[in-house]
Amino acid sequence: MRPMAIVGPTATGKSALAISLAEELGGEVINADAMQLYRGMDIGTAKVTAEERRGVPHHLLDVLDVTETASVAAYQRAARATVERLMAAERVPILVGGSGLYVRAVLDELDFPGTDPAIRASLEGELAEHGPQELHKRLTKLDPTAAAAILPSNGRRVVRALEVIELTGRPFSATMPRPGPARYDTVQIGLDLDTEELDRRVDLRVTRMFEQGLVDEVKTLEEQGLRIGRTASRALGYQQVLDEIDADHDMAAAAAATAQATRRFVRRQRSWFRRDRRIRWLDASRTDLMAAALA
RNA sequence: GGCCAGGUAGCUCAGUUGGUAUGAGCGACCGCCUGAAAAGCGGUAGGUCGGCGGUUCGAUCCCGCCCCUGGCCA
Repeated sequence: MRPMAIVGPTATGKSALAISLAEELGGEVINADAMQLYRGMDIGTAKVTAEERRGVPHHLLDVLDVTETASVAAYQRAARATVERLMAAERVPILVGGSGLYVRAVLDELDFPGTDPAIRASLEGELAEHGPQELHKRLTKLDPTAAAAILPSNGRRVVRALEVIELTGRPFSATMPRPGPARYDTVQIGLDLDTEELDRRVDLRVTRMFEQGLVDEVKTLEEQGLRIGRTASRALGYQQVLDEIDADHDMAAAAAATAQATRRFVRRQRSWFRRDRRIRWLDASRTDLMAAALA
């Protein structure tokens, strides 16, 4: 039983391909998209509808409340458990999503040192007060290797390094999880498109999202605490609508900003996935996509 | 038509008391990425300083004319 993974930038048709493959292979879909974890974030994350799923079971969709903070480690535990359960049941796990780190966390032997809310909060307080350079200086004393690898301007990573050091009593560079060997014998398919074509699709998709009621979806979620959600409030589209609610209510501007941010996101996704040589890339526009994916 | 303000990087704007623009933020391009990852961070490219003349050794900066934008007045 070999699991499959469908990865690549957003708006290339990963979800649809995964469903077709699941039907063909007797598989089930496991979401690997950080934002589709959230309940109620449907339009803006282009979550597949019940009809589109055509009866194929989907896992790890709608498992978080908008106020909860997503975390790779928690996702890793849940996703691996699902993969293993499916394999035991002779069902092909099909991991689908554009969150590169999430995919990697499931498929490779990656281990994350723990976390501690109190330590984290205290470090973040310092970060807010003194800025990243100060914390980076401390990291240089505690763990020169890690300090050299982390830019002084990257407050987030400096905080995490210091957190791990405090938590484990060991240098971050020593405990830093390295991508190990593959955990499962996974077939990884990457879907991509010509940049111009993809940018057009992104624009179209964003336009549709706003037509389909993204603004109302955001307002509903806002009442459910979207704004205090550390990760959910940052999702593409949601963030931009929230900003416009605070500004001029110019939703055409929010749509334009969303499309632009999504285009940049696509570039980042590519640069993440590109370096994994195990991925077999397919042009998403080819008509024999299914056959090619199965080949 | 008159008066005022303004025309500097793709966008919004700093700046240069005349001596090759340390320009900034955003965007674009490229990349990094290990418990927020649709997040976070970095690098690079990009300007005949609205146009034409004049003054000057030298003008984006001074002078003249013209064009464009915004505002006020008629």
